[in-house]
Amino acid sequence: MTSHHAVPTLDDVARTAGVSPATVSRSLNTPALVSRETLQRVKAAVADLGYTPNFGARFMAAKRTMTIGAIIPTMENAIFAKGIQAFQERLHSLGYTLLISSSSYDPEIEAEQVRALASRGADGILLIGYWREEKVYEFLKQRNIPFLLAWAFAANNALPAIGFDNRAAMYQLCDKVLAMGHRNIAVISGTTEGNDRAMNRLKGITERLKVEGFNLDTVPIIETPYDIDNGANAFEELMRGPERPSVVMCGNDVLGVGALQRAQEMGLKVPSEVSITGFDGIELARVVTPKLTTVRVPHSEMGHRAADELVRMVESGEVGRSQELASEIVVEKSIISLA
Amino acid sequence: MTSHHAVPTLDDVARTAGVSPATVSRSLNTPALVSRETLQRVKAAVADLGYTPNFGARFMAAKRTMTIGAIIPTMENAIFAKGIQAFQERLHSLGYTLLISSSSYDPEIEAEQVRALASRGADGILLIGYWREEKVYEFLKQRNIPFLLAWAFAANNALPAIGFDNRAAMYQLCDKVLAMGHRNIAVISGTTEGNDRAMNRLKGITERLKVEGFNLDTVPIIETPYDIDNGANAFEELMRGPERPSVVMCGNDVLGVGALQRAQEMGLKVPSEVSITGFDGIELARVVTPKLTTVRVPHSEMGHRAADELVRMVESGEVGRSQELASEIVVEKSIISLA
DNA sequence: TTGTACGCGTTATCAC
DNA sequence: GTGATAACGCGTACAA
Repeated sequence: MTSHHAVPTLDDVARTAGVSPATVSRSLNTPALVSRETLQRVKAAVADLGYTPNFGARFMAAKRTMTIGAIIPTMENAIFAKGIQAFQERLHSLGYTLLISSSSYDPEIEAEQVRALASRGADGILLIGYWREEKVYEFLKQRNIPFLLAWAFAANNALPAIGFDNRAAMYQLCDKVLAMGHRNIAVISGTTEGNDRAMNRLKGITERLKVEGFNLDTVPIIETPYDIDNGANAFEELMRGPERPSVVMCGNDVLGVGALQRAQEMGLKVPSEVSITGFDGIELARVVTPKLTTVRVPHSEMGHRAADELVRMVESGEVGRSQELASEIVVEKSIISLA
Repeated sequence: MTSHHAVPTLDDVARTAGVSPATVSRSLNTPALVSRETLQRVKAAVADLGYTPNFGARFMAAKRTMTIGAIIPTMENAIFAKGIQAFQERLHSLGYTLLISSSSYDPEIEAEQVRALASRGADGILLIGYWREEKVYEFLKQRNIPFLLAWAFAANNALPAIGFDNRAAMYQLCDKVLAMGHRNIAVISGTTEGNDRAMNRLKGITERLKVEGFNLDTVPIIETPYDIDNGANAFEELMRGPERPSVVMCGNDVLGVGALQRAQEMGLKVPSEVSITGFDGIELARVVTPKLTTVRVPHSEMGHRAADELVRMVESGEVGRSQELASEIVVEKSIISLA
């Protein structure tokens, strides 16, 4: 006995309010153009019937949905959580609804989801980082859908982005590590394929080491997906290598925390026997013992600014303006000075 | 010079493929009814034009979107991350797109987002826990939108839910704590207002203590939103109280980790001077030192099952079947036995 | 197996 | 300030 309470439409509202559909539409979208009295009647009818606009129809007629889409690589670790939460909150206060999906770091899925969001009428889309197949960008441009990149910033790239310079930040951290006297450096990087953030962080290290005169072939580097256990396993592998590093630099805090954990399991003292660094400055890095030396990224700030800018692009039709945010080296007890 | 490459429509595809729009539609939705040869031509045209179906139009014509919505209280901490990731992955393999939004634990925002998802044609909706205004449930039922609750399970509630019994799980953990000889117990609970999970976890403790003959008025209980710093502050407040607890039971791992952190900052040894417990079994609980004693919840399992069940509801039109999942007490070094 | 024609719910243009 | 009416792009009877 499925009672099919029909979904109330704008026409139903018009009927019960005793006005035309057009007036209902105006009451909802441009209330200023409607008399106070009719507005009241319409509102009452809307509440009475529990009417909700059909966005499919609205999208077809008006080409706007007040919806912003975001595609993030993963929800599984907290890397993007804080920034996206801030993004969402700001969008909400601007009257937009955020719809999120996650791609599991799979470019195919990401491309699919871009089309899914476009099909559903997203007024604008937030993407993470620069690297993706050119066809995705072409699609977005052809569809005239404003998009903004976040979590990365490259001065030489024209695409609108709000983020930080992953390479430069890691370069500075490496600088610090060298200044503290470390010369035996190993690296656990996130998977660089298809991930410009991971690639640039790795580059930050290798470029700095090259400047220092290192032979990069002798620097142990392990690449592995961002995951605590992967960080742990990579760390163990590095420590079993021919020459023990004095410091293990990790591509992010998740890997760093994994390394730290395995160090403790192996009975290695951090930092006296081995130092460990991370990247991102998420909570995880603060709650472990010792706290992880890392690069703190202004996640909330980035989320807020991205929301403001993307909405500006959507509403003005103007091209996006990139913004570079500063990151900050945070030295904690997970590293020791050998100098 | 905004070049308005028009968005290709089904009619365009039909034209370039030299067939009727109906045939294109069939090629996309029921390819079995189309000859191999025309199918080829249509596919070529689709690829050629970069055609993407307009979901607004599809929704209007067919009342289905292959979209599932989920509303979670927050993305900011990792409580829901693993489960939602699993939910998303399973949905993807079932051919559905997941759209997520977060309510910041605000019932008004949640209600708004339910309507937003409904307006956008979500075929089904996942919600967290039982408690929300009745009007939300009425809306969902009136609209005939299948919905499923997760992260909670109550045998006496008819609403379809896939989750675990928060009260019973915490009751058991409290059991364990008592068995280990603790009699001086303090509690840091999440905000219980509007949150049945938090309320039931707290209940699990108080009910068990009552059975043990405790006078509940003498049990220190602090309620605070889930946040590491809140956990830390509440812990400090409890330890400055008249009678120092031998154990602080926390409403989730986030609070527990905060408590642990503050304990270390205060120079209190865990567990020799004070024991701490959490709830959820997220990564956070595993990476701190000592590891947090907690209740491990089968997040991924829950996500997978929720996806399967919700899709079943959507596709069959049948009523949802609830499933209770088992949780597991995990005793780690953050608690000491006084017995 | 394929094509024709209608309707889905909304906004926008044009009258009034 | 308000009311007709024509799109918008698609799925699906129905007809061929």
